[in-house]
Amino acid sequence: MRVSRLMLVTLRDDPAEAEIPSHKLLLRAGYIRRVASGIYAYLPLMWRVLQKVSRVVRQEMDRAGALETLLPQLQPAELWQRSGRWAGYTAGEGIMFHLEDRQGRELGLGPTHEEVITALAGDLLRSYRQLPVNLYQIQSKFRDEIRPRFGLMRGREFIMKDAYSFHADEDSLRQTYAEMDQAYRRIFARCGLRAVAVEADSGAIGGSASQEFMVTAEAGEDLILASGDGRYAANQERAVSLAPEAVALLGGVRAGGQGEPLATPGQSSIEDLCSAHGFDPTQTVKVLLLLARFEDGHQQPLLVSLRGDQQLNEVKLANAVTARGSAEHGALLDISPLSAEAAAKEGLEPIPFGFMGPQLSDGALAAARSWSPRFLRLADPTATALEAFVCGANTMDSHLVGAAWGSLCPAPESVDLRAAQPGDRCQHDPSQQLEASRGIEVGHIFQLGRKYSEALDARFTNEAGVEEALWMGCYGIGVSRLAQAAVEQHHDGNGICWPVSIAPFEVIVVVANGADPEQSNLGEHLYSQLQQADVDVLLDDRGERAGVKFKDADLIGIPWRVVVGRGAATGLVELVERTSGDKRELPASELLAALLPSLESQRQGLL
RNA sequence: CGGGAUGUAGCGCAGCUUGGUAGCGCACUUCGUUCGGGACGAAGGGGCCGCAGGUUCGAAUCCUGUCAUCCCGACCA
Repeated sequence: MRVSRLMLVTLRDDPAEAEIPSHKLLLRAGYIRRVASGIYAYLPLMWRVLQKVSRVVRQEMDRAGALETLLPQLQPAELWQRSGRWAGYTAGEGIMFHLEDRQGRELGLGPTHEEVITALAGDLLRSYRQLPVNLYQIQSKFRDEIRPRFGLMRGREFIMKDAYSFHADEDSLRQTYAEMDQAYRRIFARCGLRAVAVEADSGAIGGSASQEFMVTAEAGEDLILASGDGRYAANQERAVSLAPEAVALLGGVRAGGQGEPLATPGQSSIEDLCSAHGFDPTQTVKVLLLLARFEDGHQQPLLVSLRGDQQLNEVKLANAVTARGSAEHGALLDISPLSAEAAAKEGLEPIPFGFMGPQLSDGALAAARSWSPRFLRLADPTATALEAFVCGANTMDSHLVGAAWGSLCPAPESVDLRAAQPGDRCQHDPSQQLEASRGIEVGHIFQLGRKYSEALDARFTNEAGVEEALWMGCYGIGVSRLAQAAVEQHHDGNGICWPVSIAPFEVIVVVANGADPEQSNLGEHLYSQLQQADVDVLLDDRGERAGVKFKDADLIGIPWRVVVGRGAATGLVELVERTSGDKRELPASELLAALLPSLESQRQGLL
């Protein structure tokens, strides 16, 4: 391809709308243009990158025995109603774009394809003899993100590879899951990305085991907690750890476990309370009031007890609440802090915020108009493990010292609800500490189990002649996100440094002075020679000054640059590697011999 | 949705406080000189000043409303 014909428009200034390096560079270098918030046009250079990423993905999926397919993006609501996800994905903070057709039928624009594929599998897969099967597709997905961000990182329309596997039993699922794990590692390595696998929450997709693949980068939106020994890594949403030991409360249990009242005027935070009375935060129990909303309209007040020094992990809480409420009330729509205003609106007596204790009785909800009249009470094990603690007295400006579970109130159900923190000791080896780093989630694999197959009645006949639900796995890669993540990981002050395997072009031939026939002839010659050698080559034949062409070549990030300049008269050209900046001059006749071996190995990425 | 900010030429910005009909740099067009790291000179083209109301003789500027975009939180490949 000739640069003069490439519709290349590069910008000298960073567009104001971009924040992180990869987003700025993709805009500046003419790879993408924003069409609306979270919606981007992939310009020709970008499309080449995406095609290359897709090719790697295809090769590795095919190699793992998966079948490429293409499913509709426009999907009937009925399918999503059967899986129970329609309300959760469209109401509340739902992320599915949805619409009505002219007959008034409801449709959704696919944010993911479990429903469609499972319905198809139920139709087509009748016997264990057909299993296992793994189907994948690469196409645009639509999600009405609450806040699109960072260019392609979090768009409302983006390209994703999604795969779904079907199995006769759990062992087969585990095997494919492990194969996908390996395929994913190869895909990211081949794309030249340093990626780490971490334990993950299964989120809205559901299912049991799940693992995310994170491209490590400062701009990453996810916090990864990993042990120094490399044996444990998890998304903070999911991470577990050992909390610091609690400091024993001086005086222990008092008043038979009822606790002695202590005047604590205005001391509504753990910090104020502890500094005023010399308590350690680990000696306290703090109580959070929240309200969970369910699909069927059920509103469930939550009373969550945590040890004073700990933070709530909202993902863990949502999972716990779902496990306890969804069977009866449908999908959990959201959980929000229960505010004094909301309580007043509901007609409740004033709640002593800042001075609440776990013994707050359901009587506080007695006047509730639309809420459930009983709290769902949960506590983190670090709280329930305390022998004697300080907590709110449920009256303003007063706490109880030396309270104990059992006497004060029954210990609530104990569930892991605390957020693991950097510096925490690891569960697998207390001598190890969790370290934090940031990552961009580019892939996620799930063992779904039978959640969707049961909901959509996708059954097969097993070896014993009995019908049962299919076992399922699903496996996603954000193709467009991956491409931008690669820029985030590979750039410098001059622009992008694409890994060869996903670069839009591998080599750019820059004719320094196009007006010099010797230079332009040699440039043309090398260009066609490289084309014949199956190299993805770009010829900068523009009438620009050399400096402009060099700047553009660096900015758009072509891995190799061949400069045809003054040396052309004596048959010499310069070969420059983008990433290292290494230059060497060599006879044009030796260019291919010098370049092709490096190129060949670099096409393998980090394999 | 809550909190913060910004909308002026394709991109980056000034002008707004103190109303008088729009400017700078880059990019674009033409000519000349230059020609290996975003050249220089000259001459040009391009703007419902986000949109709608209002105040005023007169609004980019003041007021009201609205829309859009970006940043911080809830969502995820």
